[in-house]
Amino acid sequence: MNPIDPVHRRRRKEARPQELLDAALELFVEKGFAATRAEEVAVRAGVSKGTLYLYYPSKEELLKAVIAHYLSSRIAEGAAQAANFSGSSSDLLRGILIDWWGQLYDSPAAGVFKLVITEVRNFPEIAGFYHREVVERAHELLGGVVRQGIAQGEFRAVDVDHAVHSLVLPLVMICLHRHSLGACAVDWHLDGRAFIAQHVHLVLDGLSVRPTADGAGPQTPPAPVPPSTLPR
Amino acid sequence: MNPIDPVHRRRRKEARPQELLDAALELFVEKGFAATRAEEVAVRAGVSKGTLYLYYPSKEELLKAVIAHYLSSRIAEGAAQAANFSGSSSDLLRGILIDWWGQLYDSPAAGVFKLVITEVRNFPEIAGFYHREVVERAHELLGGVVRQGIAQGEFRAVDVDHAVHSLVLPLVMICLHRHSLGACAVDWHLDGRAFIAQHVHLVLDGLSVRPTADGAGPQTPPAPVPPSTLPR
Amino acid sequence: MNPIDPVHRRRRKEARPQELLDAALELFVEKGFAATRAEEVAVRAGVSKGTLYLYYPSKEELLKAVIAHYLSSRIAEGAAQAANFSGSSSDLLRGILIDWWGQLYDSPAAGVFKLVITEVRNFPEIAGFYHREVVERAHELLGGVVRQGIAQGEFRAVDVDHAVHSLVLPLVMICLHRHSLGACAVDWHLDGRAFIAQHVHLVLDGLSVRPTADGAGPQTPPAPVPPSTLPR
Amino acid sequence: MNPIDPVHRRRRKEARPQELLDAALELFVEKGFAATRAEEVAVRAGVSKGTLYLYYPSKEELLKAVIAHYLSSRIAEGAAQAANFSGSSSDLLRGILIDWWGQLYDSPAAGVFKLVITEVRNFPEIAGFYHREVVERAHELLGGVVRQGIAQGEFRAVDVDHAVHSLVLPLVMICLHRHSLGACAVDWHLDGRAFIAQHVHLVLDGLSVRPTADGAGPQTPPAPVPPSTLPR
DNA sequence: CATGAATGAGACTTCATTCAT
DNA sequence: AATGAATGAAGTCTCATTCAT
Repeated sequence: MNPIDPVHRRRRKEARPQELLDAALELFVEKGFAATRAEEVAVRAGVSKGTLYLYYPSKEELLKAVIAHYLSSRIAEGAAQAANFSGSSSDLLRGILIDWWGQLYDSPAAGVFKLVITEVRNFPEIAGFYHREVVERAHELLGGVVRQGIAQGEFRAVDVDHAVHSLVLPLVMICLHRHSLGACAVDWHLDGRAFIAQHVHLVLDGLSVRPTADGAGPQTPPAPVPPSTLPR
Repeated sequence: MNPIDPVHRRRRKEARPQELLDAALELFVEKGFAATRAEEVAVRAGVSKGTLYLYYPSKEELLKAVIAHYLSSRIAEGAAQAANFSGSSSDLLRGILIDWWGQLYDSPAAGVFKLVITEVRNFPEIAGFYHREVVERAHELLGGVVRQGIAQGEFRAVDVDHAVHSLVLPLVMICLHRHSLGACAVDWHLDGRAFIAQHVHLVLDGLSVRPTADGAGPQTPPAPVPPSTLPR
Repeated sequence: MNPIDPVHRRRRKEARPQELLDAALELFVEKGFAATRAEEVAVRAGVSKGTLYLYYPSKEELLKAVIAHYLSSRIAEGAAQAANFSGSSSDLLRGILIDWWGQLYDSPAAGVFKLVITEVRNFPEIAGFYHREVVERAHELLGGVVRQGIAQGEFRAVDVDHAVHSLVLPLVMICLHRHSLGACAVDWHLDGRAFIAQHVHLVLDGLSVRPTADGAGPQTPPAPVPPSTLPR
Repeated sequence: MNPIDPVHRRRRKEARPQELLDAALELFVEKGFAATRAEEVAVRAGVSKGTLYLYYPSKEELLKAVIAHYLSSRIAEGAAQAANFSGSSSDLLRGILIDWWGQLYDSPAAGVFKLVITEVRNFPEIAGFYHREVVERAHELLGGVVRQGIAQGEFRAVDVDHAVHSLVLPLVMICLHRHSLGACAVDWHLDGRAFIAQHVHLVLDGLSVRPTADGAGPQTPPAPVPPSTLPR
């Protein structure tokens, strides 16, 4: 913190961009891009206003870097996880969505959804980037798994696009919630991970060829999700 | 526009607040609160900067008025519609969610969701207001119908809160989408009303005691929703 | 007060200019010219903003009218009082300064001094007007009396200008005080009339040929001034 | 002025607050607080609008800083001067009032009196500050000297508060005058220092036990004050 | 005459960005 | 590389003045 501590300065030099991105993400998600001052970002990253501009030429470029960075890194992780996975399509989807998305939900990167939703109309480049890098890639990844499941007789022959959206949209919503209303001191909160699990199970059950042989409907959450923790 | 147009001055007097709210809603949803200039709102409402401040004491108060106005009016309509309805719980929910929410989705008021998500952390009052006036009231209304459906043997004995969220969250998401990515010129669009219909049918099917006698699973979209129009 | 009361409107029509001047004086003295809004003046006078402009073409003209009105009327009264007076020069000065200035001190017109002091540099016309109408006329009036007193052997042959200033400046100061610090809630106050009396007696004593036969110096306050009420 | 003048930027860093205070004092005294634009102050201090706000958070805080600064520094000087003084009470008072007040009168700080008179009702804090820091301290200082003079048989047993006011009020008035009417191009001017000297001698003469043995009254100005330079 | 809705110039203040150190 | 003083464009809000009713 000491501004004239040479060790501090040197030691963190390579970490600066990441620290700035972290600080910017937090603040942009919390207050919005326009309402966040460049100096706030710098201070939260532990540097001075001028230093921010050594790394990013403008506040707007910082925003784009934030979005690009957090989306890309997460997408890459997801793809890697998917590539390494073996098992049924159900298991794969469960793995990807519950594990990977669960981690995403708990990580600061979840805020990027809010950022994109919020700023996409002010910065059209973001729309293209997000669509190309996230929407399409994620859709291809998940759509491929669903398609495979159908081909292998594991899932019913539903519309693949529908299925993907039914799986994914509520998960996005839950991320948004965490960083908007969910971050406010309202006496009501939503257990996101429980909801994710319950939701994915529900939809996968519905997709599967045999809506559970034991007669239980697809709505039965297969697991110990405490009901009262779910969103009201 | 003409400053010496007599008709303009007086005839619009009572309409001013509504015109300003409309203009403000559009712009706040499109660009965000902080990135919208007060004068833009005034100009879009067809008045001068000063006139805006005749009706709302500050930009922030205008924001709160926008949220309060559009939420309250929509909630009131929903409650009225629910009160006048007769039929099974399924029909009632379908009525409320497909008709009422469908209208909401197509109306500018749908943008309020984006506004709340976006601004709630900067204006804590909004959190309380939204939670009290919207979340709780809507939840009570829908929860009551679901509970009644269970009591009358129409629905399975699921967790009421879960059911309500499964019904509602994706609908909120679709409204958000319309005013963020959906408003951008990406080559890809989402037919919101079709999604609403399909989603509600899906969940209601899942809730119903007999998941359709003909053997089709609850996931079967009940109708001719053109697959390719759904979000990818 | 009722804006549609015809009696009220008619009855006060001729009184309007005076009411507006009264209101303007109060507010200009209290808050200063620049910090007083035209509408405040109108409201305090019981009329609407537009009406003010029916009587005075601008805020600045209103200021000049206020100063001209209150100064002129007071000067006229003073001159009249002086003209009607008979007695020694001492009695005449005592009469003018203690009676007339005492009344001035207690009247709202005393505020004009603050107004002139405050605004004279922003409105050079006021300087000329004040100097011509007030400084010169008052100086002539009082200087004449002093000169007469000297001619008649009542006063010592002092410098007339000095004498007039020694008499008058502290009285102006006391008027200023009443409308600035004296109007604030400080636990300390100054009995203006007592000070006026003591001050005039002191100076007249000093001016008179025989500084009191009993050997007491001219500084002896002539009597019933309660010491502790004087300014600290 | 030159934005790329390196000397300008750093060399003046510590001088900025003082330069801003000087500029603000001049302008506030000349035009009044409300009629002075923040940018005018900045420009007169040789900086830009934004720089003003680097040093003072608002125009109002700048006003308070101006008053506090000039009053405090003068009061401190006065107290120091008094402490170092030796001689009779008369000499001490003459020293303080003629020397110190004479300097004050000729310095920009004299304008603070106008500022306080003018703005005290709009900013109640100023009333308390001025009363506490100036009125009370000055009164204690001067009152102490007078009281000592009485105790040592130098002065007659007059009311101490009266005496102090008789000494001081006209001096304040003369400072006010210099920055209001006296600054206008009226063909008439007042030699303030001469007036101060004459006034102080007059009152001290009056206070002294022996009103001059030679029979001349205390009104005789002991010195060569040119009569025609006094205020008319 | 009186009203008060409307206007828009202008004031205060903020903040992204620059650049000498 | 890092700092932070300085800038000035731009945004929020005020208010003197106008004018249709």
